[in-house]
Amino acid sequence: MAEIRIQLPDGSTKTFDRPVTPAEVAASIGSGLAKAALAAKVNGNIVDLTHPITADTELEILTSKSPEALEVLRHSCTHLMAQAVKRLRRDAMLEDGPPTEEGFWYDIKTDPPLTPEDFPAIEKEMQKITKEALPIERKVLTREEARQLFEERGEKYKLDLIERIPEGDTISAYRQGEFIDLCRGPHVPHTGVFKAFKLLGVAGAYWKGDAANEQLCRVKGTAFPTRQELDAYLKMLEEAKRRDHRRLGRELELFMQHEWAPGEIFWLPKGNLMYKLLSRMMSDLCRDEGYGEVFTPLLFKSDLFEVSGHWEHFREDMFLFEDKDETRYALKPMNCPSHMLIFREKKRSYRELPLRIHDQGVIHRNEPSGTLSGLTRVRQFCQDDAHIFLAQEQIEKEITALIGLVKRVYALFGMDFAKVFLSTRPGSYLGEKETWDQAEQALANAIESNKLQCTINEGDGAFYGPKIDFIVRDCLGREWQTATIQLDYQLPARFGLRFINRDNEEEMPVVVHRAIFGSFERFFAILIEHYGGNFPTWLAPVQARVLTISEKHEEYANEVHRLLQDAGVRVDTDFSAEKIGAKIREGRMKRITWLLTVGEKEAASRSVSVRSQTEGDLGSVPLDDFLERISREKSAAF
RNA sequence: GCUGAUGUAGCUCAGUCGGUAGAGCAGCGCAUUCGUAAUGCGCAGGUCGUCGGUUCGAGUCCGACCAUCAGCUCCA
Repeated sequence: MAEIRIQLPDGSTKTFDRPVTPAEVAASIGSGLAKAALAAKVNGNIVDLTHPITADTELEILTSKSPEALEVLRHSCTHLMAQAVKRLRRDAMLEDGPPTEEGFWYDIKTDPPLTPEDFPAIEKEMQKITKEALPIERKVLTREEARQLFEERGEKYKLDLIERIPEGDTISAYRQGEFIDLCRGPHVPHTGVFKAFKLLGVAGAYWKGDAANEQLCRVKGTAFPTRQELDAYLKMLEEAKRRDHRRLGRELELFMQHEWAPGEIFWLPKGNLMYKLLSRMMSDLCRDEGYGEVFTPLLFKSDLFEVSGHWEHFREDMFLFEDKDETRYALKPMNCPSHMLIFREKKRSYRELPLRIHDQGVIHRNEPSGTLSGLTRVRQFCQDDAHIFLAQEQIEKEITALIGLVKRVYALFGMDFAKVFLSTRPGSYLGEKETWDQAEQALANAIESNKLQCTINEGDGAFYGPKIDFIVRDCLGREWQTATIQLDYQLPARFGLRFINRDNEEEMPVVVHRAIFGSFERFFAILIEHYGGNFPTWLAPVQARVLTISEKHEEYANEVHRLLQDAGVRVDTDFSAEKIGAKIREGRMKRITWLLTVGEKEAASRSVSVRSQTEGDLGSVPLDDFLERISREKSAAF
């Protein structure tokens, strides 16, 4: 028999004179590794430790340190949970249970549905199974065997899954003790490897994701290699809850909502001030980048949307009205149709291109009631929306500059891009294949020249054009989809847009839809949670507060207040009869950026005792020095 | 929109078996004039989400509706 050569990640090679498994290879390297091993990577594929190796391969033993193993661990943990549920609920039928980025879930049919009150019992049973350290074994089945097995076990959802496995694919099942699950795998070697898991919630989920089907019980949980990592994750969840923009929005009096205006926001003075700052900042930025800002109607006759295609595709999501004479009107759900009319208003020359139109107009979308949530999903909002009209050959240069702009804006808020997606031509599309290819290449080049890591979502583009989506990561590591850049060949065609090119011929422009913040409302929510309410000085609604030790110091405190106000600082005072500790506490809880205590010492030395929301107590600082610092910081963004 | 849960003072929440509603914080008043996360005392504050039903009697039981929350579907 020929030798099997196994190449390891460190470049070394091991040879065996017989077929081996990754577990055996790990054991031959060291008992520590053998014990830590959870799965293996063979020629780039993640497999079980019992996967037979019969030919020369590259092999990497995966321990809990690798992200791939974490996914395997969580996938196995979902089985662990399912086994526990089946022990406790005899009627439980399993549907599907994959790992996710944060943990795992399993869709289970059981009556009555599981509730969080069931969690302690389930977790206890999971612990018990962990102690049993049941070996996890893979078995390859024929379709008929699989059918028979799950038929016997009464798993009707599994039978449906079996039918949906494409012809020719391997069908496998995993067994641990009495529990058997249809599964592709791979899995950890035995149930004793779980050290840290927790069930986090339960929710309804439609069978096969179709609202017409019955609902299953989706039990969500998470698992980590160590207790410490789980605790850190749970702590992050707690922190996220503390930073929830709905809670901070109320506590800091930024905005409110009312049941008589579901999905709409009342911006209170402090929140409105911040909203206007963001809006003005974006207006200024766009002006500097060559955009003209417009303000366009909110209410249109339905004719506009019949031309744009919204009437046909999105009428359900629009607010519609009928005038006395039965003319149909709709509140605009997007700004682009208005901008098409602006472009078409006069004869356009290639010399005007790229023609950039910026619009922060109010738009309305009649979102389903169950989807509304705080500032992140609303029915009335504004976007930092813009449309750029350009010639096909101008795409790359324009998009390159645009991506640079997006990067600059997010850097200002200390946010990085977690992911960038380029979505390409879908199955059914509008326009010519060659035009699409060119456009996609132009977008890819633009991403390349901005040195961004990008994932290609093949076929995920809109039917009207390819797009780039940006996912940012906030300081808690959570990801948000924000900026988007979309090419559109559809609207220019529908509106019959033309410009006169260099050869004095009519040519159709391409339209770029782009938003950097996305919606101001949603971006505001992200900012609140990113900063946890501790906004940078330039954005904070109240930048400073002057606190007195006693009423003896009010005169000097008033002078400090006036000087700050004259310097353009948003400042207020707390001259109440409370003790200084109480005033500090109040200021801290209201997230006032700078708390300035003045008493005997300060009045005598023309200084202020400075407490920064983010840096803590900085002690006494000469008044002029503080004025200089805050004057610098209050305009950092502009 | 669908499933489930929730809705009691400005906020966070208690309210048992159906018998006229309670705390802490916030607010207001008085006293205190104090050195970096809560000074003390007092007062006031309620259509128990809305509408209807059962009952001698409903915050409590039943129904419908509204809103919110967790998901699902959706997010042009």
